[in-house]
Amino acid sequence: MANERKIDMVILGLLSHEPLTGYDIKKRIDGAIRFFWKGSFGSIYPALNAMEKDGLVTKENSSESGREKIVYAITSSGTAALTAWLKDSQAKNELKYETLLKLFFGGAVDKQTTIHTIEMFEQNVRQELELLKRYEQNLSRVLEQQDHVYYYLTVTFGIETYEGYLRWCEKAKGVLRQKLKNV
Amino acid sequence: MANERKIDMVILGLLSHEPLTGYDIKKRIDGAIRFFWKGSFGSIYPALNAMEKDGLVTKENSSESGREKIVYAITSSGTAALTAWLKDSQAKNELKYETLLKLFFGGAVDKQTTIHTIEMFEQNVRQELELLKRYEQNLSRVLEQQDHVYYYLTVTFGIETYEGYLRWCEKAKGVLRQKLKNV
DNA sequence: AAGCGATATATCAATTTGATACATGGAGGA
DNA sequence: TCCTCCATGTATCAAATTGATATATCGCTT
Repeated sequence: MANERKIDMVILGLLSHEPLTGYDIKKRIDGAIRFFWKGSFGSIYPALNAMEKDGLVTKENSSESGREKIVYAITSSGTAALTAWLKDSQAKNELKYETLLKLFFGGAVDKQTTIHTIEMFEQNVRQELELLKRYEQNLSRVLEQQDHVYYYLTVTFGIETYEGYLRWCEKAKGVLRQKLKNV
Repeated sequence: MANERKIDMVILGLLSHEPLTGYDIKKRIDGAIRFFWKGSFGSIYPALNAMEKDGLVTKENSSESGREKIVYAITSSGTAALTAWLKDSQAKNELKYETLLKLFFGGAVDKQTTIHTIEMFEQNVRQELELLKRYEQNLSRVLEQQDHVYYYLTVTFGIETYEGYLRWCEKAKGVLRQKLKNV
C-alpha cells in the first residue's frame, strides 16, 4: 500500500477544534496549513466517508443556516487515532521543488534562462514571506493566551525558511552571473 | 488529469548526460536529487516505456558487461521536450512536512511530545546537513571546470535551508519550554 | 429577476508511492 | 568447488493524492 492516509490526520486535527463540513476543511487547509501540507476535495470527501464508516468521525446533516450540508465531528476513537499519531515522533518530510530540478539540469539551457527561473521563484517566495510576516504579527499579540503557540511556530518556521531562500537566491544569481562573464 | 509526468523531465535530464538503465536512474535520483525530488521504480519504468513509445528516448538491449539489461538514451525529441520544460520559468514547489503538521496540532498532546518530535526532526536535519557539506567541499574544488555549478547551487540551497531549520529548532524548543514553565 | 460568486458534495483519470515479486551476476568464505 | 549473500535489474499492484470537472444551491448586487 502507499502509506496510510495522512489526510485523515489533517482532518482529525481540524475536527479536534470544531465540527466542520468537507468544504470548511478544504478552506482551512488552503489557509495556514497550505505552507506545509495540502489536500484536495478528491481526498477529503473519500477520507470523511471512510472515517465515518470506521467510527473516527460522525456525520450530521444540517440545514439550519441556509443550504443543506454535512457537518462532521470527531469521536473518541478519532481523538485516540489523532493522539496516537502525534505521539509517534517519526515524521516523513518531503520536498518537491521543481525550481531546484530545473536548476539541477540548467546545463542544458543558457544561463539567463536559469537566472529567470530563480527570479520567478524569488518573487513567489517574497510574496509568501510577506503574508507569513503578517500572520506572525497578528499571532504574537495573542500568543500568551492559548494554544496559538503551535500555529505561531509553524509560521516562524516558514519565515526562517523563506528568508534563507531569499539569501540563497541572491547568492545563486551572483554565482551564475559570474559564470556568465567567464564564458 | 493529474499533471503531466514530472518524472519524465527527471529522466530526460539524467539521460541528457549519459545513457542509463532504469535501475541507474533510480540510483541517481536517490543520490543528489533526493534532497529536492524523488522517484520510484513504479513511476520510472512506466515512464520509460511511455517515452520510448513517444520517441523521446530509445531503448537498447545490452548484455555486454554481465547480465541482460535495457539501456535508454535521449533522442532529439527528448532533448527538445527537456529544454522546452527548462525554458518555462514557472515551477511548482511543494512542501509536505509531517513534522510541521504534528506541530500544528500539538495542542492535542503534551508539550514534551511535541518537543520530542522537533528533536527527531533536528537530528535528521543535522545528519543530512553533514552530508550536504561534504558534497559542497568536494564540488567547490571542481567548480571552475564544468557544469558542476548547477549541482553546486542545489547543494548550497540545501545547506542554507537546513541551517535555517536548525536555528528554528532551537527557537521552537525554547518557546515550548518557556510555555511549559508557565503552565 | 437575472447574474454572479461563494458554498457544498462528489467523482474520475492520471500520477506517484511504497511494497513486493522475481531472477541473475559476482564476490567472498567454507 | 559450492554456497550464500548482496547488488543489479525489470516489472507490477493497491492505495493515496492531485487537479479537473460536474452539478446544484444560496445570498447578494444590480
